[in-house]
Amino acid sequence: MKRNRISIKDISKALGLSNTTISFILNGKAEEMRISAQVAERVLAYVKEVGYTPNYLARGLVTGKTNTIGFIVENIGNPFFSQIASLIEEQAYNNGYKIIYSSTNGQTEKAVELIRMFRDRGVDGYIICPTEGLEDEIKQLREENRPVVLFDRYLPKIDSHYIGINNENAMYEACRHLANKGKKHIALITTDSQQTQMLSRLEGYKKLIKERNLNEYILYIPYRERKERLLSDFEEFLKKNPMIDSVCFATNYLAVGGLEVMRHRKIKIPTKISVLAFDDNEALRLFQPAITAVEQPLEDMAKLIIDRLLVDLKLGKVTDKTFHKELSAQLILRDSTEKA
Amino acid sequence: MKRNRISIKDISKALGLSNTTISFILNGKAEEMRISAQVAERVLAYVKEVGYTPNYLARGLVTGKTNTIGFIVENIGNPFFSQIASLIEEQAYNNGYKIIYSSTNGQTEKAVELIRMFRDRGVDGYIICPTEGLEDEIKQLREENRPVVLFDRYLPKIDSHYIGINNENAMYEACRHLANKGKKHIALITTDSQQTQMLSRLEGYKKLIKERNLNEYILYIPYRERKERLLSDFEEFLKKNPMIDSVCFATNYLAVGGLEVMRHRKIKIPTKISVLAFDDNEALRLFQPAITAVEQPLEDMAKLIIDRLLVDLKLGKVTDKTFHKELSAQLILRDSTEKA
DNA sequence: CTGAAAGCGCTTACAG
DNA sequence: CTGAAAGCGCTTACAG
Repeated sequence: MKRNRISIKDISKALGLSNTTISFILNGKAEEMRISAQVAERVLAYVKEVGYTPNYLARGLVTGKTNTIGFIVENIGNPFFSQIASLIEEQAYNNGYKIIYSSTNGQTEKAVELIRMFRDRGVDGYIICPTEGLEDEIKQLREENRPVVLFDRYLPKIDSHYIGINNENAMYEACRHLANKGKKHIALITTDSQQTQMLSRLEGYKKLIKERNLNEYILYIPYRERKERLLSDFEEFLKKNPMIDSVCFATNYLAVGGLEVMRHRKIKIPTKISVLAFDDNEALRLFQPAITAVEQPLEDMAKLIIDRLLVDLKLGKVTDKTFHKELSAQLILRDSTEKA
Repeated sequence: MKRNRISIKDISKALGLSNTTISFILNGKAEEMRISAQVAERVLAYVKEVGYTPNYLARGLVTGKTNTIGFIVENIGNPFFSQIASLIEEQAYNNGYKIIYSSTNGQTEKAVELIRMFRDRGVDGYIICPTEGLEDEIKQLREENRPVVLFDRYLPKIDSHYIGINNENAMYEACRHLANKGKKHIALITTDSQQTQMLSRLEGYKKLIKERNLNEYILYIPYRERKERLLSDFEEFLKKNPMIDSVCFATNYLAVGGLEVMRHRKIKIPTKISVLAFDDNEALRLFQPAITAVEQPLEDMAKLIIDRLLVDLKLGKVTDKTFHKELSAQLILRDSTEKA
């Protein structure tokens, strides 16, 4: 890189002042340091004229702050993550922070690597959608006083700020809606992952089934091979359980794949089977019939995540009392569960 | 931030060596500097033992390199951008680079701000989906020898690397398909933006219409108010032009909104009107009938973008000969244009 | 009110 | 083969 950028030294030399003075003025400490308004104005005008902007690397090296937040998602190509990313980015931007993001694709090794990489680059805070097995790494971040907020799921074995939704209740309410519509054979399509949000959704389903004294129909798609297995496993599952009159998909990609199967098999929705999905998106809204969905309050989540992170960031350390917040999701009723 | 991290100085002190030696070994220059294998091994072992990792800010300050690429999209929440982001991230990662991303939301001022922000943070290269009016900023980057690759659209007034698809041809072929199916009144729904990719798609449409001696039916949705105007404008457009027998949507969000309108008005696809969309995605695949779509080769684009950027990055300067590559898109035939 | 100087954690000519 | 020293561009006690 060419060393052609203007530095503070260039300014101080040009104006016959010291670096200290320039730095104070640039950082808005002119008054505090009782620098004359004249001098401050002259400096500011010159800075503007030559288009000087500070080197963040140098500043970061001495202050230890970079105004950057590391954001670790499962996969930025997934609409749930890309939408919340968009909102978090906006919130961060409004507060003077930038986002560096990366995807784990569900791999713990990748997640560990990303956290270390972020640390080496001096990010100020971390927003993490954790993979299983990330406990030690997160604990260490907290011990080093680096602000962390988990989202979407948490790690039960360790203490940490967390923002998500009340998954158990959301799934319970969703299934209750089906039961109230007279459904007797409600199936749940989920994954075999032990992520907390998935386990809670499973609990919500089981709670309702038990409460109404219904039969359980659960299909666990292997998380690792979800692409390959979903279509065939689901098709077989439907064949084996012809009495099923309604299906809940526990997360967005399961719903998309499942609907493809149902369309292919020409299963009438909701006449033959009612359908309900966790996580809303365009594809579900546009589907015919439109699919009833549990909508997460993405905007509120994004805001809470950033707000929470900012508290610790301002404080300069990790608050010992962890913040564990579960927002309510909303069930959006559409034709896939209504016209039965 | 606590100064509790281990530095090179700590290592050199502990091992009784100089910072220089440590640095050389760490940077794989041990052989080149003819440092004894013994010493190198001892250092590496110690580094591993104490878990030292270099401070990238400091390194960046002196080398001028940060191994970071700034990635500017229109909106990361848009599936087109989030998918290519996911692929670019992967490619970058494989080459030792990290991505910092941000969205412009189509605002030039925001784009300018982002570029400056990236520069201040010392990103090594830029991948930009440019807004209109960004010419000066891009030109300046190139003059400062900062590698830039534009994608999705380019800026005709300036020279720059660019990777996209052959939009004119893709739209021409798409419309030709409709005409070959016997459609006589083909409509194009597009925006009024002057972005090159949109203009080219328009050209492709016009070319086919002219060639076949058909009537033009073009609806321009104001880019700024696309959310509010799309539904009502499109509905009115359909009413005013009842002879329309097929519709091309020039980009993904137009298709999603337009399909909502058509479903609401209970227009039979493809019996009454055939439908075709630019940019493929889940919602279109799942729609009933499945929507014929122009699919961009996202993976190839991502690879070409990174490869191109790496060339300049390795070279350490901007190559004067600019690389302007347009890939071919593929028309994915589905029921929305087939069963007429 | 303002400046000289140290230091953040690295890399890299230069010297031996 | 290895080290002393300068320097990247900032911030910030400390001193006056």
